Amino acid sequence: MQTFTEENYLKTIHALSAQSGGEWVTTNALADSTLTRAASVSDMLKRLSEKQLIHYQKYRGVRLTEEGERLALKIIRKHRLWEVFLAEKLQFGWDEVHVIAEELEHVKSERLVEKLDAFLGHPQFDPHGDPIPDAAGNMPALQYRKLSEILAGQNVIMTGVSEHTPAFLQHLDKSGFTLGCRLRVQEINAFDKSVSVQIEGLQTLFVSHEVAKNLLVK
Amino acid sequence: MQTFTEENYLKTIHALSAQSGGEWVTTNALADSTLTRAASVSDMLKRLSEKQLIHYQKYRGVRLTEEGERLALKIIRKHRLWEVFLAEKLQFGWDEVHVIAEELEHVKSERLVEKLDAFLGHPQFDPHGDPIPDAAGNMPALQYRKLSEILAGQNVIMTGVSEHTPAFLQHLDKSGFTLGCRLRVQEINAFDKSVSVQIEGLQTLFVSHEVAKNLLVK
DNA sequence: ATAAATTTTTAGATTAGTCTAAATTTTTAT
DNA sequence: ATAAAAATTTAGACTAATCTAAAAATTTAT
Repeated sequence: MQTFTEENYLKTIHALSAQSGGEWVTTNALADSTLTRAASVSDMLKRLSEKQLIHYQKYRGVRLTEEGERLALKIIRKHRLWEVFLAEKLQFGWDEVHVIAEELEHVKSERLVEKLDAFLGHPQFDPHGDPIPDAAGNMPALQYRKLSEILAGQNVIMTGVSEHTPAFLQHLDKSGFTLGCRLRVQEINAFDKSVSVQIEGLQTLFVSHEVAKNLLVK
Repeated sequence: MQTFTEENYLKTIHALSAQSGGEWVTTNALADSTLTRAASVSDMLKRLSEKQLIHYQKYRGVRLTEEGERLALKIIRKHRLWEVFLAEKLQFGWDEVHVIAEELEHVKSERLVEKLDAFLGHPQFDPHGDPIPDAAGNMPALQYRKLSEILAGQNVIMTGVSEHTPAFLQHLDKSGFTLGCRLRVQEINAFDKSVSVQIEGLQTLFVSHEVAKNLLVK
C-alpha cells in the first residue's frame, strides 16, 4: 500500500517520463514538479526503489518498474474519471477540475473506481481531452497535432490541450474554444508565427504561437 | 487548516459527545474510538487545544469549542453527502458507503460540497437515516424511538439505525428491513424481550432485543 | 481516610516526509 | 585533461503522529 505522497511521485515520474518520450527522469525535474527540494526527492527515490516501484540509479535518474507503471496508471485513471465527474455531473469548469481531482484520485476503493466509470458511461477522455486508461491500464493511443503545426487553409477539430493551468484554460474559454469545436486556420503570421483562426459559428481571432502550441487538434 | 487526523479527532469527539448527551469526552473513550493509545490521544488533545478547537482540562476530558463544532459539522455534512452519492448514484449498499465516505469526507473544496449537495437534490438524510447538516451547520432535529420501546400492536415506520457496522446492516438486508418500510409490532417476548415484527408486504419475523434497540422508528 | 485500582499524562523513541548545508559525482568548458 | 559549474546525494535536524514504559492524578473501595 502506498502513501498519498508516494502515489504523487509515481504519477509525476510517469508524466515526466511520457513528456520526455521515455527518458530517465532526473532528480531536479522531480523536485521542480513536486515543489520540493532535490534532497527530499533523493530520499523518496530510495524508498520507492526499495519498494520496487522504480528503477533507480544514483546520479543517473529513475524510471518506473512494471508495478510502478501499473500503479501510476491506476492513479491517472482515477484522476481523469473524477475530472469527468466534476465537469459533467457537477458542472465545474475545465479550469477547476484538476485541483479537486488531485485529492479525489487518492481515495482507495477499486469498486468505487469501477462504479464511477460505469456511472459516467465509460468515458474515453477527460475534460482536457486526455485519454483515460481502462481498468487494465490500457490507454487509448491518440494521435494529434498541435495547432501551431497546421497549415493555412486547413480545417481541424480541437481535441485537447497540452497546458492545464487555469489561466490558459480560462483564456481559451474567453476566446470561445471548446473541446470538439471546428477550426479553420486562415493565415499564419510569418513574423511571430501567430495564427488567425476561425472558430466555426464564431468570429475569427488571433492566437499567439505560444497558445497555438498548446492547442491539440486532429 | 486541519490535517486529516485532526479532522478525525474532531469528528470522533463530536460523535462521543452527542452519544453521551453533551458530556465531556474522556481520553480513553477517544483512544477506543480512534484505535490509538491514550498517550497518543493526550498528545493530540494538547495540539487541538492550542488551535482552540477544543476545551481541554487535563485529567477531566474535552469538549468542542464553537469553532471545533463548526468544523466537525462540516466534516459530518461531507461524510453524509458522499454516502448519499455512493448509495443513490453508484448503487453501493448501505453497508458499504461508510468506509469509502471516511476518505471522501476529507476532500477540501467548499464548492465541491455545495455542488454535490445540489446534484443530490439537497438530501436531508443519509442512507442510514442520519440527518445531514446544512451549509450553516444546522442539523434537522429528529425525534425517533427505538423499535425496542414500541408496544405490541403498534404500527411504525423505520427511519434509521443506531448501529452502522456492515454485519448489522447486512443482517437487516437479509431480513428485509429497508429505510421507510412499515412495521407492525405483533408481540414482545416477556422473557428475552425479542420482538415479533411484521414488515408490510413480507412475512412476520423475530428480532432480538439487541437488534430492536438499534432499529429506529417513528 | 487512605490504600488500591484506574485513568491520564509525561518522557523518550520511531517513522514518513520534509528541510538546509556540506560532500560527492557528473557534466561542461576551456 | 583538468578546472569550474551543475546536479545529486548524504548528514543532521525538524514536525506530525504514533508507540511503550513510567510517573502522576483521580476515582473507587474498604
